[in-house]
Amino acid sequence: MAVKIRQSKQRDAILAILRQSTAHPTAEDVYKQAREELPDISLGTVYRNLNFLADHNLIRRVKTKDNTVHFDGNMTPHYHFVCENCGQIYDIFPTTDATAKLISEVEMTGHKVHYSSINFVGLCAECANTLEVQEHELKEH
Amino acid sequence: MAVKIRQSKQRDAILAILRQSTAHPTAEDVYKQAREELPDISLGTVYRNLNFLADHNLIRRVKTKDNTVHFDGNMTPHYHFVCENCGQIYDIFPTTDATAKLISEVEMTGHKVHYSSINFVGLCAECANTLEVQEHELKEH
DNA sequence: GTATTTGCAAACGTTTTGCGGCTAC
DNA sequence: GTAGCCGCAAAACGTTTGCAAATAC
Repeated sequence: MAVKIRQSKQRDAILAILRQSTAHPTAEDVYKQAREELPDISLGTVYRNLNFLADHNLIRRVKTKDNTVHFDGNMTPHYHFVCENCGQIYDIFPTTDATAKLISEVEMTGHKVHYSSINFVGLCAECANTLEVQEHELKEH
Repeated sequence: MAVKIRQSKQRDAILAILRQSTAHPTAEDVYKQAREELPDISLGTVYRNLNFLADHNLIRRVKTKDNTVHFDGNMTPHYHFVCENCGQIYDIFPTTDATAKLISEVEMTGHKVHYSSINFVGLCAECANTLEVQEHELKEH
């Protein structure tokens, strides 16, 4: 028998937080924000709902170098760029069909791709600028 | 002053295990295998060396849906395909320049890409076959 | 000789879980 | 009324760390 899915203000609030944010919060971040609206919500509930939503493809899990999971409420296809210096996660939206080509490459092997997780790590535009300036200042001495 | 890197039989053994394997073991897996050769090796040492090797770009970290880190001793560029059914991690070796295109797409935004981590999730060829057979058997009743 | 690495065990932070009560439907 | 969800607290999990002894060079 199929499991019935029921609505709850906690789950609605968590989904709304993720839909409104582009910051890729962790479970703890979501918990803090949810408590502003629902002061009695528990961390366990936040975890349960984040897992529930991710398993039902309503949000995405994003893993970074540090060993914690971040969440993303934006379900349009995109990649993530993680800055090695500041740790920020940027959304990158495809402008070509490069991903489709990649997937057809993978499916040549007989595997069936359900979804892809494409991450880039490096130095973000902002940090690259800052570090350049610092290097320049060092050379002056 | 640069930190001197010293050899140890533990580190050599761990690197050898990863070089010889295509199974993308976890730290625990490496620990079990290393103990066959070095019964007194400790889990802490395994973690320390896996992190050391990954930070020195001698092995790769691979993140999957489950909350543990897997390691990969194959440093030639490739993607990973994770089967949702059996959990196995497959290596996929590029046959086109799709990745380069993807990276140039990302770098259009001003970010500098140091490396990429491209993962696909779905049903592997073997599991797809097995499940098809099972569905067929169900229909017969 | 000394700086790095080790084994051990305790500690850490994140995530999951068992429970009894609450709530949506 | 009942299955699903909640808050709470304890437990489990993977991983890191402090220490004194061992080791590489």
